[in-house]
Amino acid sequence: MFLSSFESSVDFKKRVSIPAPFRKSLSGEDSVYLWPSLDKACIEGAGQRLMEGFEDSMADLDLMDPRRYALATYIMGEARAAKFDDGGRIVLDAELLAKAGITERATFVGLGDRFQIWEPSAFEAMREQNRQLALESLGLLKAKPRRAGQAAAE
Amino acid sequence: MFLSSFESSVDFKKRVSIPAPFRKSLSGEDSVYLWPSLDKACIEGAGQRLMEGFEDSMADLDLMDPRRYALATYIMGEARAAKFDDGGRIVLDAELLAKAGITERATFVGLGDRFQIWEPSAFEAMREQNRQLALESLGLLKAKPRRAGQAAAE
DNA sequence: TTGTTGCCCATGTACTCCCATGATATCCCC
DNA sequence: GGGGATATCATGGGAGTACATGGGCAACAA
Repeated sequence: MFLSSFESSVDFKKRVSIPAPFRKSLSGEDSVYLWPSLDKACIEGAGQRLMEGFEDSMADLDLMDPRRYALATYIMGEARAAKFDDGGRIVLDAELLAKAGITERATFVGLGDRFQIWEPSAFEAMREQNRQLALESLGLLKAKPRRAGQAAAE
Repeated sequence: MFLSSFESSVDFKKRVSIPAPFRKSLSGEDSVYLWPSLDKACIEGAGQRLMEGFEDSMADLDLMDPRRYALATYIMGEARAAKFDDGGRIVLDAELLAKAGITERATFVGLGDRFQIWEPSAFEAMREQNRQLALESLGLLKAKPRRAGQAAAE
């Protein structure tokens, strides 16, 4: 599970350190999948598991379904695997950097099953925009019943 | 279940002892999840169970639901797992401390499924503000029918 | 050549883990 | 009930290690 946020620097070789806790969430994988977000100005990333989940979801759609082709084009077609160097860094290619507007520094944001990479000030702006909505949505969390098999009290 | 309040000190390394009763409520877990409160000037904390409940609640929402993204950003993006040292302490990072205004001492407040960490005088102020509301709300407790299968006493 | 890409080593800092101490509470035996 | 031994707990400090980051060098492409 990808948790919390980290800021790190992008060097002149376009290398960036994937935060150590994120690398640990990838449990042993030596690379990470990256793709430009479809609806936001950021890069998204995840491990093999989520990628395979996407693949399976697409397989459920009819071969001739144009939505399947659209998804395949924008997910599979845009995604790339980036391998870690021995310091836990990856290289972000120019296209990804440009789409997210990242130059010198990058903010990594954990979202549970995936993470995002933002230009730091763009991230702050997006976050401020979402603050009110998050507050209003808190009730959705509390409404969740306890999962089956668990006792009612500690 | 997290019950009652405790005050402890924050040392120069930003370490703080999690009250022993709270650690016992975490039954064996070697770390605790912390995040800044969305609507109050304090830190909130809980065990793995609540965090997984959040995850499940979010998974129930549509992938494209903006509320899902807002929650993920503010819960997953802000939460961090803090590991206990062998004395039962954790390190509070500078950002959490700043948001709660905590410097030298911290008040832990049990809230059942989670707990909060306050700057002691801020906690007292909040408490005083809520005193009247709590008084007025006492009737809600008495109006509640006893749950089936529970003994009459305790 | 010039620029790019992958792989390696170097370094300082910050953090994690470990041990030590004193205070308080608990228990048991007398 | 008194007194001492033991356990639990909060807190202080130190040393090793993991981490982020910078730079070098060779292989390869343009």
